Amino acid sequence: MPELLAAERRDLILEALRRERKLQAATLATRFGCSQDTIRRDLDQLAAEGLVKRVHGGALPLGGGDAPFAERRARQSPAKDAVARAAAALIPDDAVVLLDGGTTCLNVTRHLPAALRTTIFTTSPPVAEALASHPGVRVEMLGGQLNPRTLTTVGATTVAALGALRPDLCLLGPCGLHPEAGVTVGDPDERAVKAAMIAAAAETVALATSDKLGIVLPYVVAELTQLGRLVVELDAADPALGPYTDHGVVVVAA
Amino acid sequence: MPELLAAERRDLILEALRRERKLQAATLATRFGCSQDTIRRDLDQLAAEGLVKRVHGGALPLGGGDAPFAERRARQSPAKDAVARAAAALIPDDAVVLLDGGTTCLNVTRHLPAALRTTIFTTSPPVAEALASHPGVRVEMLGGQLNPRTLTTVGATTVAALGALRPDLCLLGPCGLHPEAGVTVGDPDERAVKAAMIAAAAETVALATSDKLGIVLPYVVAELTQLGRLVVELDAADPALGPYTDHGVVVVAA
DNA sequence: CACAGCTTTGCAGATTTCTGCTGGTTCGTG
DNA sequence: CACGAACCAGCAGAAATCTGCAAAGCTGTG
Repeated sequence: MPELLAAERRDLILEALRRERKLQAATLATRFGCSQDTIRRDLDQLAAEGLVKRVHGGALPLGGGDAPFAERRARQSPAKDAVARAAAALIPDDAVVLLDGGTTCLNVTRHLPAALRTTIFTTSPPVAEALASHPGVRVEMLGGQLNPRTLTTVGATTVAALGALRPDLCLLGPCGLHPEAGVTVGDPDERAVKAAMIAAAAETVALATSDKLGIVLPYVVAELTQLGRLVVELDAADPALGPYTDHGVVVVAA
Repeated sequence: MPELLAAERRDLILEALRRERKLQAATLATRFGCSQDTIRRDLDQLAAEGLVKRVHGGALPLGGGDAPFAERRARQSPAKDAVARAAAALIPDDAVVLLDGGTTCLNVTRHLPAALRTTIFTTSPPVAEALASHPGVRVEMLGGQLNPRTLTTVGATTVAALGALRPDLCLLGPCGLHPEAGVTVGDPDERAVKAAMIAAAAETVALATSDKLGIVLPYVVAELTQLGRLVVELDAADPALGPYTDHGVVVVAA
């Protein structure tokens, strides 16, 4: 076991926190083979830097348990709402559509025209639930293991089910978009599912607020050229969109 | 076993409050596997921080906002709640469990002990969503067409997925129970799925309030003899249960 | 090389926090 | 009014934390 530098250990602590969403001082001490005092001092320092939330017994991620908070905030964000509304208008009648998870896609369900008749496949239980009240939409839930963080199904089952589909359209939700790196996400399971969605669909439309542009996350889903359209709340002539139109992506201004 | 950090528990309480619009101290105690005093102190502290409104017996959200969905779910009868609580206690550690849809099964998710480690398959998006916040439960969503009335997946996809499973236990939700007619439901698609669930599971436990007893619906799911246990809110000696125990069903009084 | 200055780490003892329990009191309901 | 449930106060044990201190390692200087 190589000696751990202090800074290195703190990096590992942050990484573990991202992965496990909860850290106990005692657990970390045995894991790193040092005393609890050392861990405690690390956590204090990380808390002072504003990177973790220090609590009695260990540390928690900053956001704590406010996933619903984020959801509510999303509902109030005019940008996300505009993107969702514009994306909902892209769904044609009598189509078969893949709808991703995430707050933006959930908002899409609220903006669907009442007269719309279509079939929507989704990996997201909240999206499926929201669609159930729409009389003209046939909802198909894609099974698989539930990722508790994103509330979407992932894994081999989900990917296999997507392999048997050829939907007309895929509305892709939360992911980073970058001119060079392309479409990226922060979770390997999510990556596999989103890649399968894009591969299956005749056309893929990415839904993104402008803060997703220029973002690179660890797992690459697809090249930009695989995106047909991009819905953002910016004006279509916005210079920030140039690199994307250069790759052939059609920008839909929300 | 990831022991629950105090601050983490308070985060979860806040999250649960946002989702359920009402919290009972006793319920939370069983859910988190701690004493009611601990919960009470948590609620007191959260109230002192101005995050919840403390009331006799539990806590309420501050503004008293109303979500029709949550309201309907919160309007649960004591009988259904008792049945759900008793059913939750039947789930052993390290089991693979099928959990049906419906309000009673949804309530089961709220009564799962915090320390439970298990895998739960479900056809119900609301159930899957509710289980996502449980740290020890691996959630598997069974895909298929969504029945908008029951909010469960049905159809060939669902039945096929069930054919590849051999779960230890199946908790069966809403259906009519009759000594002669057996287990019945009102929808042919539901019938096929529930029959597949019973056929797959090593044991099936029916969850029912007493108003479901003696009810016959058009589609027959199974004979009474295929039920291992029946959870009802009646006393086990209640004469209304005689016809069921005669068929070998073990009655669990809630 | 010696040595002071600094950081990091571990340890010991005092202190605080958390938690469950007990016994008595209050609240809500029939 | 009676009863059970919920609440409160206080206590004790366990765990986590805080405080001070000393040992060990690294760094730069004379």
